[in-house]
Amino acid sequence: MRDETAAGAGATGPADAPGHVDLIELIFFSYRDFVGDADQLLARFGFGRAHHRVLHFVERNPGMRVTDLLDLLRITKQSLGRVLKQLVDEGYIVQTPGEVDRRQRLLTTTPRGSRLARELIALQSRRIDHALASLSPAEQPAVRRFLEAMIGGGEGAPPADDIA
Amino acid sequence: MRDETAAGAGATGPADAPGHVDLIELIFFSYRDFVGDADQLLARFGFGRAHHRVLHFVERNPGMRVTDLLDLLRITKQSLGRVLKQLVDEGYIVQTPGEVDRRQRLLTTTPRGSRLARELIALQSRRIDHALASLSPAEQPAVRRFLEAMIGGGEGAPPADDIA
DNA sequence: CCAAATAAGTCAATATGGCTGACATAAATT
DNA sequence: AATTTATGTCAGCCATATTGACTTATTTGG
Repeated sequence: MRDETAAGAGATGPADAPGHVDLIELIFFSYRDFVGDADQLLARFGFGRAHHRVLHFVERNPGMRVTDLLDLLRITKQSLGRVLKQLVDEGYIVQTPGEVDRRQRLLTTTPRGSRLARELIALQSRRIDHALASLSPAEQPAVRRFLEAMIGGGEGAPPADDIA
Repeated sequence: MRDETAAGAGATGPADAPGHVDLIELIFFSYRDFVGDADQLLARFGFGRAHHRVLHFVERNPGMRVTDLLDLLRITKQSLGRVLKQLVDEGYIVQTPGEVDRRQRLLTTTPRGSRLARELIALQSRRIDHALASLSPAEQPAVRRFLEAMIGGGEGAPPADDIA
């Protein structure tokens, strides 16, 4: 891989690293490349990361309510509105009134939307596959457990009303 | 932890997940919470993520050139200029002319800048510590190897001129 | 020595994706 | 009937990224 952490000419060299500086940087670079894959594909459709998130979670939770999507993404309805409208206008997502509660506009991907969502999943899965391949089968479950444990209330984050 | 992936009422339930959909979502949520820690601290100083990155890498590579920072962050100098100027104006970073090449403005953190940078590292390290604690000592190195393997040329990404 | 390349900075305009505040409408609930 | 909920929308602001053009120093190469 690239030596992303290298300094330029005059560098004294990285100061002695306390804590997990190395992992912090690896997380930064790996996330950048991870989302970069999707960014490139999305750009061909005139979409950005915001569209990606909406499309992804609607694909994963067919029939979900707008409110649920807002809670999941933790953005405002104004922010969601812009990208959701585009996805609906361009035929990637449909909104159908709730049968029981007709105020709701339940969200579902169209075949076109589902196809793009699945392409994005496949693209990012390839990178994950590649990375998992550098681990022994016994080590692979550790990645999932690490990521799960990275989620949730740090001291700063409020306990966060459960979503489900 | 929170059940972030849950859909709302009407959901049929997640469609059968091909690839690593679950890991894709875990990466999304874990990164969000990971950077969220820093965001909260930075907000108290009137800084954002862009400032964080600059401060961090200058702290890690004292005396680095502006060009090196641009290559590392992969942003334009216009984007860098704005946040760098703020960090310099507010006494977090100093620029000193290169002794050999006086066109250069070598970047170094001030004591104040270094302190903030180290606080951010400590904050994020705590979350990482917590997450690593859910793994056996034998499993922990797997995380680093996974992250390293996640970096670099996916099919889309150009080979990227080495930096060091 | 002079021309060209390099390091850095700046101005102006544009795009994306967040945000707040204020309202509007329809439908459900009390 | 009054209130609450689900959704949408208008208007404006902020942070961060972009491109393109241009300036100023300074170094380097012919």
